[in-house]
Amino acid sequence: MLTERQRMILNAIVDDYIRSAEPVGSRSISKRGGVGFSPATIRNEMADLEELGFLEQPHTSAGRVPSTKGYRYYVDHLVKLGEVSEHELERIRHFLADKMNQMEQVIQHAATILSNLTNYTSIVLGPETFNTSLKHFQLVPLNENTAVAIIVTNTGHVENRTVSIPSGVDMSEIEKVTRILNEKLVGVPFSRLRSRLYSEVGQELGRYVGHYEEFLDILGNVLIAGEQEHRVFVSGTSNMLVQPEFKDVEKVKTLLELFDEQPALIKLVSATPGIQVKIGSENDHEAINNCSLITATYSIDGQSLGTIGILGPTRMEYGKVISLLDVISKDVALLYGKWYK
Amino acid sequence: MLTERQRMILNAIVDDYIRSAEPVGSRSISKRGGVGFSPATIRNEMADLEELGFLEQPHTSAGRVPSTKGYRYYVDHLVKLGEVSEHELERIRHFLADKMNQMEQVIQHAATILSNLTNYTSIVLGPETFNTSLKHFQLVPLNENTAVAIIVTNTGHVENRTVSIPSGVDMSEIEKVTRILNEKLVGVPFSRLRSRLYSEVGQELGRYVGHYEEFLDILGNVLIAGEQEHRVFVSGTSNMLVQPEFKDVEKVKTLLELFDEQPALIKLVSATPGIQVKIGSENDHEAINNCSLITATYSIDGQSLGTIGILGPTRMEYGKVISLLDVISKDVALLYGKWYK
DNA sequence: ATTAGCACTCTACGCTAATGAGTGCTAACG
DNA sequence: CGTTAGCACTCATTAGCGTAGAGTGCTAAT
Repeated sequence: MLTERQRMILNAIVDDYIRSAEPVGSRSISKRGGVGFSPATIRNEMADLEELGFLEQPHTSAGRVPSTKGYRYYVDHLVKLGEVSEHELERIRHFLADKMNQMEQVIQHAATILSNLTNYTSIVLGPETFNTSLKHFQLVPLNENTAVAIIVTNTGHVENRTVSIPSGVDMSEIEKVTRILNEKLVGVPFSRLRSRLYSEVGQELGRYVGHYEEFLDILGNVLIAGEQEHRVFVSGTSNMLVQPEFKDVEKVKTLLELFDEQPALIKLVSATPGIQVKIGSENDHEAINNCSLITATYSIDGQSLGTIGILGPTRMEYGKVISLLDVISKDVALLYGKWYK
Repeated sequence: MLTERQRMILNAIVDDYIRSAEPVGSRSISKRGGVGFSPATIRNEMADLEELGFLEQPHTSAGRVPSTKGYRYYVDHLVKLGEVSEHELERIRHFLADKMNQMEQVIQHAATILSNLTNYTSIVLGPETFNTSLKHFQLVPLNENTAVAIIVTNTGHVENRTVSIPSGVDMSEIEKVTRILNEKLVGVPFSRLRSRLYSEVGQELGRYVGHYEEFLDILGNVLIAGEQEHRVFVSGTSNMLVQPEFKDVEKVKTLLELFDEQPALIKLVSATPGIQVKIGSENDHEAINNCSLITATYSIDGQSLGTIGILGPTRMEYGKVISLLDVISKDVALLYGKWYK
């Protein structure tokens, strides 16, 4: 579809624009090493590329800027993946290895290091409990009418809820409930937990415990909640602001509003397996229509756990970010794997 | 120190400036209802107030702006606490009551509602485990060499850590450890937990379990970690940006950098009992030298649990915010109290 | 003690002209 | 026929300049 020279020119324009954030003119392309053509020739090609939709002109007498389609072609066919330097690798490993004793910490640290290394904003989605199974259940009474319900998944994730105890239930009954639930439900995937609870556990519970219907409802809610819990972390928000495309406070504002809305964020970065690049208007959310979002899922045993994403201006260092994400998502998966196995 | 008229004028200027964000001139004060003086008289008083350090002039021919000292006087002597309207009260109660089954959720919701009601940014510090005691300890093995250690405090707060199990320790030993720790340590305040662990628990553990020294170290770390965990939530970041003082992206950036740094944030809002107002340069952190921070602690039984803070421009609606904070901190405390008791 | 009047100061805003980067087109070139 | 030099043209950006307006400080009158 594109001639070799057109590809070369498109590549040069995107590279240049990524560096400079300024519309690139024919002259600067021509002066590059390895380009044996005069500005006039480049201009002709640029006019063609614009007609094909790969480039855009902010106004008549400005240079060209890549369009979404242009970036897309660049990402799909032209981009050279960056090498992750020894130094960077070491920083990643060091940072991820340091006193990691809580699931959430890993993913938070990953977010931090990513935003530091790239100078973009990182959005990470904590481990999903979807597709995981129950490892342990515990009810800890705090006083006569309140208890903490704790759920541990087979991936080591812990969820907890405060629940009220139906009046008239005593300590020994709570212990019985705990025991029965562990006997009947450990190892059951969360997706099937609820039906199991009402079918098998229900009767059993009724045999030993009064008020068991109320109890059942409470437990049902707890388990469901455990299933759907998501944790999003955003890191390096301020990095966005050094980009010239955000010199306008209005743009910053819409972006921050997005960051404040967890559900929207979650939807944005929700898992599509592997590494995904969404460029500019390809993004669903209007606030990031001049941003690009690169996401990578991390998984163990082919079971996708969560997502790591980098948000930057469309004019983003795709090669570098993609290779970095690749490394980190694998490292995170490895780390989880170590615990889990 | 100030004459009645000076107080009245200072009050008027601060009120006006809070509304308009623009230097206020003598004329506009004079035209107010209830002020029976001409602009010239006001001007004379304003000159005096400036000399005394309560007002400042951005440039020679502009109106006056309150200085930090001016705001301080306003807050200490002049401000009228706002009434919290029925409608607002209802929103608060509604929002806080809605499906609150996790400690962190309450405080997060409180942050959200606060930033919504005030249009400023809220910073809240989750319940401290300081001063609380151990309610329950649990070790859940995930596989041969990993387990999740779970700590529940008497306030219903749950902490968890992944720990590695020394090799050669089997299931029954883990159960023993769990049992012993619960027997010996439940009810002990976190501050004394560590010494207790090494003194009493150590020997007991040695009697039943091999590798008990390794175990002891691991448990020690877990308990300490539980003691110091802090959770900060920032909500309504974007609200800051509507304020004209943040039309400059640079200022926004320093602010966001602060928000990204949890330790600095924690230090900033850390508990001083009651309601505190820190105005402009009174704040330690440079990034918020033209901001005011109002904090309130929430506590049960006189035991301070955490902090709720509102950050806004120095030109902040002090009266409204203070009364709102008062209401919410009490509501949150009430909510915690309900569970706890 | 208060106020009207007035000269003075400084910012904000709009206008114009100059600058310069970059284009598109045409005609010449190999 | 592809490539390139030359040139007129476009348009954003910037600096310079003058005016309008808001507000002050001072003085003299009430």
